[in-house]
Amino acid sequence: MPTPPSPVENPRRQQIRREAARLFAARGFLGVGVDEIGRAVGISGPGLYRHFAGKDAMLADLLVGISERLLDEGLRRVEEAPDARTALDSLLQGHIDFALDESALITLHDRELLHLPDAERHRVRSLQRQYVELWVGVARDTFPGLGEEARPTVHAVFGLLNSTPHSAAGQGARDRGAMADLLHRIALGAIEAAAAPAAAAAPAPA
Amino acid sequence: MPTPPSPVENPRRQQIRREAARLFAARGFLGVGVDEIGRAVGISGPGLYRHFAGKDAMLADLLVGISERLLDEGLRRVEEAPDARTALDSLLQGHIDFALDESALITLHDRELLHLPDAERHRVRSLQRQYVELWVGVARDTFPGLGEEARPTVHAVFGLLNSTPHSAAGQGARDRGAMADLLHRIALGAIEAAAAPAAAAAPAPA
DNA sequence: AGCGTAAGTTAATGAACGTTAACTTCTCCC
DNA sequence: GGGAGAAGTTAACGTTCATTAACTTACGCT
Repeated sequence: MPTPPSPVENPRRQQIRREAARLFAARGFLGVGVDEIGRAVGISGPGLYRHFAGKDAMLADLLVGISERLLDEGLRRVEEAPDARTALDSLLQGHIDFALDESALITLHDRELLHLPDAERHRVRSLQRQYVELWVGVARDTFPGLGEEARPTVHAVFGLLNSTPHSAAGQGARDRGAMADLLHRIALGAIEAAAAPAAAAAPAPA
Repeated sequence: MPTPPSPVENPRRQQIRREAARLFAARGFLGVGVDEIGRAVGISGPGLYRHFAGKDAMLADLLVGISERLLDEGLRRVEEAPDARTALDSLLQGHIDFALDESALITLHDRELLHLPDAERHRVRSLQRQYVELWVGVARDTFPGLGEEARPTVHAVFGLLNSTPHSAAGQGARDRGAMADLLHRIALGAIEAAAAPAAAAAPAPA
């Protein structure tokens, strides 16, 4: 048994996770060798096998972890919100924080899914589906005008928010707050526009 | 000289492009072998080298082609539009058509850039930058309220539109028109929301 | 003191893969 | 009809890479 699930949660495992996420995001899962991951954490190639069953297992650990974190926190936020509109704002804030603070993981989340072994890929897909359905429900409760279009709209909002790693790659963390506000505003505008009847973009709706 | 640039434009080259794009989008550039691409077009592995200088050259051809098509058509659309608002609508429609009709290429466009050789990668990046700047200019002319936030907003809109391959993977081409309308509406709402002062999402702005 | 285990090391293995070489076939052209 | 070149073929080459084997080191525990 070369891969103990770690009794308390090994700090070396955490370190490997972090560096592997960074490298996978930068050059892709297949573009990174185990020797390189080992070098990034100060040990050499095959030493990683004391902590993970294989390269696949590292990716699986990362992707399952992201999906679980997103869903768990999403469920918690919706549960704690007094009404649908507040829940939507909270979901937005949580996802935006995640996209800004863990951009490597967000990048992997929809980019490397196809390199997972079947079992883990299905698990991640299931978690992602549940997360989408959570958003769809809250979005429909907030904007009853959304019908069948709620699901594609939610997908589009994810695409919008998850594109942050590409666009925010340049600037430092100075205007993080401004970026978060902007994303929140844009995403909400997108959902509202989806819910509104197909009117022109004129200013005065009433 | 194993790679003639093709006098009139070889149909076999087109076929290779199409199948390579499909396979790269499905399993990633590094996840597809040349034998597999060959099999998809009915010849075997090394036979591809009569049409492309190598696997890198296939990817480069695809990505440069997409970037040039997007920029060229964007420039044409802006030139032909009578005003900024019309130009923005036309840009949106063009990009949405592209995302819906060539989803494999859109997927590759921002997913496999890092696997290009340096020269081609810089060329593609330059074309992408010009395309972004084209949008930024039109968006600013349409909504003067957009200041420094125009560029991140445009990036976010691209993320939104380019996520279509993920969300529209399931349904058939029946409701293509509805999807195009929805995306147009959502994207416009996103840009308007970015341009509006940071007010709440209440219905009556005036 | 001494054993067991966790955590490394380097060397070897075996498969996959991009590319090249050498050779064949077909077609067009004069 | 015969040569040239385009478009294939299979076989071979060299590299890269994930994984395993065999071995070492350090530490905790009784």
